[in-house]
Amino acid sequence: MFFSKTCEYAIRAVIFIAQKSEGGKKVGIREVAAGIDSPEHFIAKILQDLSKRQLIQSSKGPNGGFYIGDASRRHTLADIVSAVDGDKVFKGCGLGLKICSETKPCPLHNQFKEIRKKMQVALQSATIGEFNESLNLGLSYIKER
Amino acid sequence: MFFSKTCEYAIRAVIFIAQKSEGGKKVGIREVAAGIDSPEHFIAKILQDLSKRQLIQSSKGPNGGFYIGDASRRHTLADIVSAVDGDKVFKGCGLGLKICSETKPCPLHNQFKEIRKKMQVALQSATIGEFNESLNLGLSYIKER
DNA sequence: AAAATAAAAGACTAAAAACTCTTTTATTTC
DNA sequence: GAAATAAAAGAGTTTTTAGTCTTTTATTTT
Repeated sequence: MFFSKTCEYAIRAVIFIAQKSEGGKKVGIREVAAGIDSPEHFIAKILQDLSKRQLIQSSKGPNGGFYIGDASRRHTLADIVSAVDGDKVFKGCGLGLKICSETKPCPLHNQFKEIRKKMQVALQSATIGEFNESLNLGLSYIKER
Repeated sequence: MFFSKTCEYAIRAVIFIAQKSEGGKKVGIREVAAGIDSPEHFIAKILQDLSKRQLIQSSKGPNGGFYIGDASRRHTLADIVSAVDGDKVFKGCGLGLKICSETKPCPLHNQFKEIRKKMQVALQSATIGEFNESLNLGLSYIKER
């Protein structure tokens, strides 16, 4: 709707991993998939990509898994979204016009400008690390049940 | 991004037809496709559907075509979007969670609530008819070139 | 009534997104 | 150094969305 399915899973996974790996622990792919209700092999692909892009970390072998180091913890969700879906949610025209600008705006240009701005603020205002706090306090959830 | 391609074309087409059919005239499918830069056969399908749903009108035969009557002119873009994409853009969770509510919110719930609200206001605040005025005044555009 | 016009309907194909399965590579533990 | 573990890589399949082509039906004009 706002994001691709891939991106939704990515966001949920990153928040999940950040929370689970707070004390330096690592999380296996199976645990991530179960923890965010996503298809296992699909989220594996997504995490591989995020790992390549240094947005999360991983290590192979026994006791290996995914984790998020201190540096990556300072990233925002906007970084994740940009990496997965590109910047269309921050920039693209709401009506899909290639040319849509201040000087040649679509009929919804001004309204969408505000919506995109709000989106950007929402995704940039808090770091990955900060999201954990609300999860830890039981103020928000990333799993259905 | 926010809407499906089908929905983007639908919105553009409805605005276009509303403008072109202001004086009781009708617009052929070819003119619509050219006017909003969309594939001809594809927009034909979309308009068929909108016509069935009474969001636009059509008539066959010579001098036939699509038009928007006075009653339909009072619809808003929200009606078009709901008809084509359903209400996910107004209701669904930003992270794709099936269960996401005030009592069990996702980490972005409150921010997205505002964004969806803004979206709804943007699409509901002006009727199809009202959009024409800004087009007629050259204040907005629905075509690239 | 025949010819012309234009949308409706139906049956497709193409491309993208979502998802799965198998094999390989790196790392650790015994 | 062999066995076990876990991610990386690669090569698929399935489903959905986007887009095309052909035939039919309704209406109008001559």
